[in-house]
Amino acid sequence: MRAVPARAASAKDDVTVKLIGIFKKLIAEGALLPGGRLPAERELAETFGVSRSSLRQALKVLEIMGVISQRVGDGTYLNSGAQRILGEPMEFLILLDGISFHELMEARLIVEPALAARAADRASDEDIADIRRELIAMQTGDPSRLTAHDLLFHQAIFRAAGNRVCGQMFAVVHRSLENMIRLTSQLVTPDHTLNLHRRIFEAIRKRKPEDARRRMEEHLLDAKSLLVRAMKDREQTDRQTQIAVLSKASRRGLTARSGRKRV
Amino acid sequence: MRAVPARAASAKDDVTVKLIGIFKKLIAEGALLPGGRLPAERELAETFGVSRSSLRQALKVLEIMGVISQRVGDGTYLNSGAQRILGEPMEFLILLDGISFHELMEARLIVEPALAARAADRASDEDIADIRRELIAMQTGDPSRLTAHDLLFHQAIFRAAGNRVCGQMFAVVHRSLENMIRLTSQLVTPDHTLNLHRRIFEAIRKRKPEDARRRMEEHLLDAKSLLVRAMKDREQTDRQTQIAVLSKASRRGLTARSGRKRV
DNA sequence: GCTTGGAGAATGGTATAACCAATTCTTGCC
DNA sequence: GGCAAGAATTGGTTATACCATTCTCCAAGC
Repeated sequence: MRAVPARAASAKDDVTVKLIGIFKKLIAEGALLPGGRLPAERELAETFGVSRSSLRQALKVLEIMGVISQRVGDGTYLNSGAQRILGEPMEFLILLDGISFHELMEARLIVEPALAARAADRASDEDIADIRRELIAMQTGDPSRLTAHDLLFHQAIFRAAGNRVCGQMFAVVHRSLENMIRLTSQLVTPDHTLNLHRRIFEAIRKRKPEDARRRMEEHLLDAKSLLVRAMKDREQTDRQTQIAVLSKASRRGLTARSGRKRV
Repeated sequence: MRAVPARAASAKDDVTVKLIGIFKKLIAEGALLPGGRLPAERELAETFGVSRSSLRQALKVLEIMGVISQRVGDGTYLNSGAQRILGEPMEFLILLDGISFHELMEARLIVEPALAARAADRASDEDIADIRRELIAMQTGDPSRLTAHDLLFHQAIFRAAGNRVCGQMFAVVHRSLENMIRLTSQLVTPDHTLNLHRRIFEAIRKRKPEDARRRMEEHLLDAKSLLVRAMKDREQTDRQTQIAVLSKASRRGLTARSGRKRV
């Protein structure tokens, strides 16, 4: 056996990781400003002393996360806001941890009442106008966009609560639940949901935090039970097996029971 | 002018995005099981009809997000749990949106009292034992690991609240705040924090949700004001400018005021 | 002077080939 | 049976070439 290298191999030397770290530092230091344009890939690669392929791996990670945007023939730009930065990761989190819609609704039940109370405490007049706007849109707008406005109503409350961290997080949770929530709208009249929303809104408008918390809790508990009923109705979900080309590979090596497992 | 291609160019045709979508489907369908081993890169590339470089871009994204792990000479494996899946994205979110420690503490203030109340409602005996363990570790353990156990105490409460979504999210928030929280421990005696923790624990143990909520709020408000004091004390943070090689590039083209801006 | 083409440059997207280092598997010797 | 050397496999990295899109810029035409 050859002599074991002395250096600890625990810390990964991955070039991609290093590059991402560099970009992180650049952003933190303000060398890279939102909306700003990065040098060309070929130039960046030379600057960092890596190949273009390696650099592209790092850039791709940043693009998928929503940190940058790349356009052919144009260039690479640092995104101003982090709109959908938690989107992809959250979807994989749901997949990998096998998180059910039930648990997602639970998360809403934990957080959103608290956010509603917060909103009642410190919503500006403008915030309240925003919330009212979504309420009215649900009432008079296109019925097909009812679920969309439902969620926008909730997100307006998040903004009123004045915390972008929570806002970002639950915008993602909402998106993951959107399709399921749409199912529930067939079980009740639009007025049903609307009334519950109105009660939340009134509590916020009247600056009654504890009321807002209770109303929100009430609304989400109702939505949750509706969701359970809706899911029971359709029992089996439609399994898509579009990628036929992969069935072979999956039988061979894609499952857990393949050889060469880690000891 | 040449004839404009008829196909809408709005939907991105990015191969990497497609590949990630494929992997997502494979995981969703169960063709890929946690802990399972994926085929070799060269084989996957051939299966999907893409180059190895393109495939590697997709795999790298998944690896950074924590979905898979790659080991040289061994292979690529699907991770069982999504431990740190929101870590990187959250850090970029904080950077890009310019989220301050203040806002992070606000987020904790919104969510953690609600989680504490939840924990008081439904913690198992085992959960309570876990929380107690962290409390004792703070009391008798290594003083240098006091902050670590402080945060572990909070995360034990998250687990007791029984929601992995919230748990994942705020484990990340905690990590982002860890260094700053450590600063505050110099301003008070260990007993100070310990007592506040004990009161939260007792409320949970005695199954008093509203008490737990209040105690947690009390603790976080205290921590927040300590944090403000600590920050005032050191005023200027040490700016690290490690990547000297980049200062040139940043002066040239990395800032927002470069040419070729989007119209 | 202003608009309008069009050529050429720049840029991101992809594919191919080659080599390296780490790990695992296989083989054959003792 | 155990073990060590070599072969095969696998991810990590680099280099190069080509494509399609977009932008820049200058000259021709009005």
